[in-house]
Amino acid sequence: MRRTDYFLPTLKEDPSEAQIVSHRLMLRAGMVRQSAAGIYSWLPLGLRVLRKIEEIVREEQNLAGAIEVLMPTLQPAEIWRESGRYEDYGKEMLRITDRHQRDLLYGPTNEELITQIFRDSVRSYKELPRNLYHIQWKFRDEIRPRFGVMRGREFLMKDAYSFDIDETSARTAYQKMFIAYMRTFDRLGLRAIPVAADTGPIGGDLSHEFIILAETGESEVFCHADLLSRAAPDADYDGDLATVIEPFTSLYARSDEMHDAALFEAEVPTDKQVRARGIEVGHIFYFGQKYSGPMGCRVAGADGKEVDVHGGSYGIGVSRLVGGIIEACHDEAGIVWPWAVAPFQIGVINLKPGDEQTDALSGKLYAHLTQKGLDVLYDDRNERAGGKFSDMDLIGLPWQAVIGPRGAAAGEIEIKNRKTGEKRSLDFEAACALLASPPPSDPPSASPAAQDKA
RNA sequence: CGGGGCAUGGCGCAGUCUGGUAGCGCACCUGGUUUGGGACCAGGGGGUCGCAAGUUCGAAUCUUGCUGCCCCGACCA
Repeated sequence: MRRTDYFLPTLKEDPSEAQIVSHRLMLRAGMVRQSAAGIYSWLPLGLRVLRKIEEIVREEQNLAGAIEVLMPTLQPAEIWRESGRYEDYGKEMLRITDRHQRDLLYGPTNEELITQIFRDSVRSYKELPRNLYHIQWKFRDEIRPRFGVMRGREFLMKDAYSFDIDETSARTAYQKMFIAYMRTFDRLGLRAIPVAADTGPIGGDLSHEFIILAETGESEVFCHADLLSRAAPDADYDGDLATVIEPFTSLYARSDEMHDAALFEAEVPTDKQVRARGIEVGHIFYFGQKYSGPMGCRVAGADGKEVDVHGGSYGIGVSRLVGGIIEACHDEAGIVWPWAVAPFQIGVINLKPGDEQTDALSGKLYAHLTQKGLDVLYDDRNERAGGKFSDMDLIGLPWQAVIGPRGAAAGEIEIKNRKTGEKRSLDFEAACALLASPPPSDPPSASPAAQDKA
């Protein structure tokens, strides 16, 4: 993409309404614009990141055997009355009345809808287990939206719903999602900590929140330090999943609401005790027959008797992750994107548009990298060098390729690693080879800055 | 919803107390000089001062009502 053809309205100054770093940077980098409190328009650069995250989430869901559907944003109130949540949900649910005075709502989640679909279509245990997911916009009318897209009212979320014949089978469905989540966050360049979460009236050990460490995180996390260095499991969903998950669930990890100080002291050696702030980016949950019962979602078992199916739901905050990643990956100058989600992997800066040699070399590099399938942003604007450098640092593309008159005359391209700041001058071939893969420093592990606060 | 704050050109702000020609920086447009980390000179465009009533000869400024946004708290992917 040539910068002169693109829509990328960057801001030199911080907008006054943005307090936390990810919100500031998203506004300054021209990723989003606020439409109303907690409601955002996604500009081209932000949309690219959102789509990349979405695609990684989708790939991992598919690998784990989940099947994609798409449910609407608006739902009839009727099914929520069936489950009993229409009255329970409170003011967070945005209620709408259509021209026929029918009660609708902008979906805050989709348990009812998917249960309705499933119960109307599936009669036999032979069609279980099944896991259906979608990636869709949701709305929760938060009392106080804040932190930009991290806590908006409208947000993009992946939510999956599993259907099983019994709890044993549901446990397997849960474990698959657990593994898929660890893999997803790993691919996004994040280190997520699975913390035990409150299972509510159902009880049991089948609820985890996935938290990434960040100084501005909303929740406090207490965990064993080894969880920060565990690599994500392989995508092998046929083996003994409990064994795969065990290394993640056996170590102490809880958020403030579930924290047990005495247990923490007893289970975790002092030098391994991590206390940090974090952002919840995913939540998986087994809820048993909570919706299938009241909503009559039953299938015939092998013995011919009907049973209420066992359900679980599994959410990932896709739009929240955009902010979350920035919280974990930035520096003084701006964003530092992990390769996998960078809106463009490479920024080419032509320092002197109009100069025959720099135009030729910049154009050649841009064409060559683009042809290789890389996402390249080519800054061909006739701006001052400083402005282009600052802009490129701000939007945080992993690699920068700088071409000026002196280098062009010598056939050299200056490559800068955004994360480390390291610069090297290379000839065309060497530059192309280097730019084709992630910088060696990528992907980052959990934010060291956040850990220091422990 | 309780407490606090803000609303003046695209962005950041001054002006409001003490009513009297709407201003500054950045951005934008034109011309020129510049050109490796946010240049300089000259000229220029753009604002019903959030909305509505009121007080007044006269309101960005005073009064009342409303709306929107931000921050702190209780709640959430």
